[in-house]
Amino acid sequence: MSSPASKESADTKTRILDAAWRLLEADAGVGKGVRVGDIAREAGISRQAVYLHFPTRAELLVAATRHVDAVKDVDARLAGSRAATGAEKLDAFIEAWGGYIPEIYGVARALLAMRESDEAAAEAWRDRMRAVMHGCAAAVRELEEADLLRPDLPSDDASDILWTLLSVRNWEHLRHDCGWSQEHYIDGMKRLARRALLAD
Amino acid sequence: MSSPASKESADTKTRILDAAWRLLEADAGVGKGVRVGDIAREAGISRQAVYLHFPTRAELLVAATRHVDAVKDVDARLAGSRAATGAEKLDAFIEAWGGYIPEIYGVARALLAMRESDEAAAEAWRDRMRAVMHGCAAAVRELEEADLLRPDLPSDDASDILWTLLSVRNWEHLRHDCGWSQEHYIDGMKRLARRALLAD
DNA sequence: GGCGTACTTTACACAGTGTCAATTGACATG
DNA sequence: CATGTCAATTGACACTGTGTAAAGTACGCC
Repeated sequence: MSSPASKESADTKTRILDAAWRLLEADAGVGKGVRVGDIAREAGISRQAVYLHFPTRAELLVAATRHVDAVKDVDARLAGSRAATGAEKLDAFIEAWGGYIPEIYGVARALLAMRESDEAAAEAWRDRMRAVMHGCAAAVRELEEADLLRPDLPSDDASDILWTLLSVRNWEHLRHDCGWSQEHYIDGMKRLARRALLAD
Repeated sequence: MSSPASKESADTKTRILDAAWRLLEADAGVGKGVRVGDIAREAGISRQAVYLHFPTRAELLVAATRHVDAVKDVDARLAGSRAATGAEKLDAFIEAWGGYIPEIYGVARALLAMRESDEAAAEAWRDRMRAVMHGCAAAVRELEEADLLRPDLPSDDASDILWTLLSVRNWEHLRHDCGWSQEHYIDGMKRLARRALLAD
């Protein structure tokens, strides 16, 4: 905002985040690991300069995640499913979130890996997932109010199940290990969720 | 086999694997990471001695996984579900595998993490998962032959879905992030799988 | 001119993995 | 008893990657 020209070189901080994003995205398949030095080189600055902007690698990755979320605007996209009602809301939510996963997969993967060892990364991930959880809970509440939810399924369990089904890990597994296409994933997940949650 | 007394100290190799197992199990919640030196100390030998038996940390962990599998005898337990037929087979399989996950979780978690960077670990995991995949496919085939499978669900998709539902990551998510008990997990998973796969 | 800010270069501490070489102790076999 | 061998030990070291620290450079601005 306060920066003067921003003709070609954006804020250095932003350049670093974009560089990290690019590398993480490219690395998504190859688990070779993105180093701080790699990010610096990609951003066209020295490794040390990175540390002028981010205290640790973990915090850089967390910031990169937030950056991607901001640019891609998850919230707006998830909010898009708000309008729908009843079973359509479930479909809309799955479409919104399921369509979003591939766009953040690179960064998400890095955060997921980092989470094992770094508490800040773990918290950032939990925070990010909380948003999805709320979306799931909202969709389930909608079903419940429309009396569409299976009567023998407590709504807490229903939210948990939906949340689980829609995990990034499940997307990864179906897309990569089972060889499903993105369309197949969305379609299969919609059917699966309906079967899992809706009364007959 | 050829060792003489084996009075109190087993084969050093085995002692190392047991030590790794113990530490991995203990670490399962705390993602602090188990180092080669830790394993050596736990086994009561020097760090270098570990390298006399295993070329790298990754191969040690892979061997530890196989060791646990051998001791706990997964195959026998999964085979236990072979006897059942129809929908009971599905339940039996979920009970067998779902009950097995907590016993191997520590080691599995380490392998899962290692997989990101080490190809040997990745392959070991794929190999391990292939067994589960076959179990899923067998259960689905059983359902298909008993005409219990949903008619609109291709059996390949059915196997993939069951395989996905029963992933270690989903167990982890439901147990840890959603706070489900092991019983709740088994029970919920059985219902979920039936809803997902069986015709009405 | 003088000042501050952003960045650079170089150097280094630290942790963890993996390698190497010299040494010890036990034990078997001539 | 001497010898060889095997398992393990000790200590040193190379390498990689993270993070810290310090001194120097370039640029805009008052």
